[in-house]
Amino acid sequence: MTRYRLPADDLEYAVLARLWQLGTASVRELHEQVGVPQGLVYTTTAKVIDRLREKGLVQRQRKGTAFLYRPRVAREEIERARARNALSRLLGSTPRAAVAALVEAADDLDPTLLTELEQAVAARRRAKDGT
Amino acid sequence: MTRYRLPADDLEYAVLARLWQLGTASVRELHEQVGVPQGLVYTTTAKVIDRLREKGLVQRQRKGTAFLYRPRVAREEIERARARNALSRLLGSTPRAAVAALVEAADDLDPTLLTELEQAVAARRRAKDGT
DNA sequence: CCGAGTCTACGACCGTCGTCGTAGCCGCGC
DNA sequence: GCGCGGCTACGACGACGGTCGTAGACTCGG
Repeated sequence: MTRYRLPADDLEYAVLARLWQLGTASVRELHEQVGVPQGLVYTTTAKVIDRLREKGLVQRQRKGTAFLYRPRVAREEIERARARNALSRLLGSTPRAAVAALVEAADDLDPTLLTELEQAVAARRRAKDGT
Repeated sequence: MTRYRLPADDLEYAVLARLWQLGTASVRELHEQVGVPQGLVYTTTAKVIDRLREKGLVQRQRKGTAFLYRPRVAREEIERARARNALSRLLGSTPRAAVAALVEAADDLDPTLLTELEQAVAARRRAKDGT
């Protein structure tokens, strides 16, 4: 029953995602990799990271004058929660239609996703059988 | 190139969804069906509907002292846009993982969704072949 | 013609997030 | 020893969305 709040969908999540990738990083690094490409200022990135900390999603540790940050929650866990959230929103009143729209969107975004989807479903099935 | 902004994910969308269902409705009706169950006050629902109007998602027509509202955009269109949005957010850096999380969430939310998904994918495939 | 009730219009508040600016702190190099 | 540059802390702002309150306008029964 870990206590944290999900990251906001855009910037916060992008930063967190990068941190998962890096494992450990300073504000500077994250800024260079995430903030700069988006034309953001250093303090913006710093603020975002700080909010991530307020939400209990990252922890930090002094390293000289600066801090080194690292994720406090597993990526899979957040990913799951996000997926669940997004999905339950989409589903709403008409699950079938929503699923169709989702598949269509997936195909639209990247046709190979259809296959990914199939495989993921199949994998999930197997996992359940095995259980 | 229709011009409108997507509805916010929660209340606004719920109201819009109801309106799609009803076809035409007054603020009162929508309030009774959507607002009241959530413990909202009449004016809250009214405000939401008004914002929907500002966003170009519904139109209205005088009916005595009140207004009758009706959707201005097809449900499918918004649904598609929403699905696309949600999906591209989820996908982010690691599509495979995201897809897996999505499938897992779906199964978790409602096991029959797995089948729905498969069928939707298959249907999509057929649609593409046909094209 | 008046009062009660119903609608709408409009503005207000608060929390969240993206976005900065500024100020203070601290160590390194000259 | 002092100033420059990097880092953090903190606060501010605007947009958005959920949530109301209030006030004005109009309708209808008596």
